Amino acid sequence: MSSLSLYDTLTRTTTPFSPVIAGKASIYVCGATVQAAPHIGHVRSGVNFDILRRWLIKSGYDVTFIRNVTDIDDKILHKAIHEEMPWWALAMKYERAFSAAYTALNVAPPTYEPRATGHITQMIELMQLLIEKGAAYAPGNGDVYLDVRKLSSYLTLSRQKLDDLQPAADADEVNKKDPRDFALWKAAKEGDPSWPTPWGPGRPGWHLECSAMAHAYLGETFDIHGGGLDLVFPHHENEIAQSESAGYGFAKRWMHNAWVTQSGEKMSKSLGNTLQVAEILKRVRGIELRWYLGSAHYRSMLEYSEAALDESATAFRRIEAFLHRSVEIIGTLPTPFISSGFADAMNDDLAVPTALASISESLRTGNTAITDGNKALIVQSANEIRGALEVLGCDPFDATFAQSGGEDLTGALDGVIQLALTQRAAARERKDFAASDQIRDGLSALGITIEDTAQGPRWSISRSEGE
RNA sequence: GGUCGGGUGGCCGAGAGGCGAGGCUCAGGACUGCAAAUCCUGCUACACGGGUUCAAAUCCCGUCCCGACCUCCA
Repeated sequence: MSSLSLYDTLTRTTTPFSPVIAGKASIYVCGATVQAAPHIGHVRSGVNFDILRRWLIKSGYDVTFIRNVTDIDDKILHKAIHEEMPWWALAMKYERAFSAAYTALNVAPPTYEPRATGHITQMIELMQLLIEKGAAYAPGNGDVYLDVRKLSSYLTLSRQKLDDLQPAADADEVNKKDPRDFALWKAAKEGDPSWPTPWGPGRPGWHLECSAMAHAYLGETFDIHGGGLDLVFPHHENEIAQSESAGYGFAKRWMHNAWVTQSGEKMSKSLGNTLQVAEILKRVRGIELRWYLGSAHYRSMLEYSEAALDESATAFRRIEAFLHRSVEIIGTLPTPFISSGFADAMNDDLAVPTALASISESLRTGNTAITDGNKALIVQSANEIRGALEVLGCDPFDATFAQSGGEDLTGALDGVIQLALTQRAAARERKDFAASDQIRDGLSALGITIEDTAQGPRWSISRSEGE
């Protein structure tokens, strides 16, 4: 079997994955700033890195996966005033909305999910270290800044030159040594929450938390740091600046997922073109949305449209239908198996679209095997497909997606439908097709689809638009 | 101004010097009493202009267009 290679934003190349500690993989992914309900761009990131995590686990790695929650920042404070609730209540409200979205999409909970406000101590320790090393300074106004000119590796991730950067419009020329120095810590303002520090009360700057928490949970050096493409600058550059100035090895590899776009433009709150997960889930099921978001390569823009989403859901339902049919024929759930075609694709920087082609092959083989009554081949195809879907987080037999509480009802319903089907079979037997079609149409009107297969008629509950 | 991605068939979406990715839609066929499902066949594309090469969607030069980042962003 091939071995895993992954793209690295820092070197812009795809290289073999070799972890810091053999057999283990440590990952830190920047999670959400919980200041609004999640849109599908947010969860795309969640899905992409969940697929990475699942593939690493399937490949035998012991994975530690950290995804943080930024629960204190300017936007949260502003939003809290607007929504007339305490900032911490607002943060919790949206943190729960994100958790619900992740759950609906079968994004596994991180090994640890640290909140920024829970790690103020680690942030203060990191700032002290940075000041001791001469990398940061506290000008006395309560702020703490990082001295970016001291660090030669600054901006290597985004490949920019310090002097080419446009200085921030609101740069503090009085206290900062250089307008491009960024705040590790912000002095308390009237009415804002604050925590005591040796430099006065204040609250963390955005970047500090990730350096502090990555260090707290993963140590000085870890394997992969991930996040959305828009975090490359400034967030990840600043994380590198903080962590390397502290003497940490920090992330060995950087991975960034691309956008979900609409009309070619990035989905973002400021553009007002966001599609909330909760809204999309009224149109398709969570497993279908996940299939859609996961089906494009993680480094490619995904141009959202309802048509594309529907198309994707249609394709997924075909695969799902085959698995259900195979279970009806074989009598047991498929045993997940990873085909070499699927593995080769995934090992090539998670080439999911190519991996999907291998699923299509198995699907065709499997459907043909059903027609031919070749049980061994049905089993093999179903096993391969389930193995692939499991890695993609779209296994219809996964407990997350299983229909709950329907067992008894389905059994009863099956009895009733079988009665009707017996009548229909009798009508067909005597060539009374008007009567048999009446039964089929009647069931169809109730949302029950009848298909006459080689193994006899089968029924399923049909899904209609907007269900 | 600086940095970085893109432009592929009706649509979505891979690939990155030679071997028609795949899916969806549509059309035709097989199967079926008819459907549905399934399978088969068809629709053969790489923004434009040059160049390199035996061979270019892929490499080089130029042009056009779209998008992202440059201190809120997944």
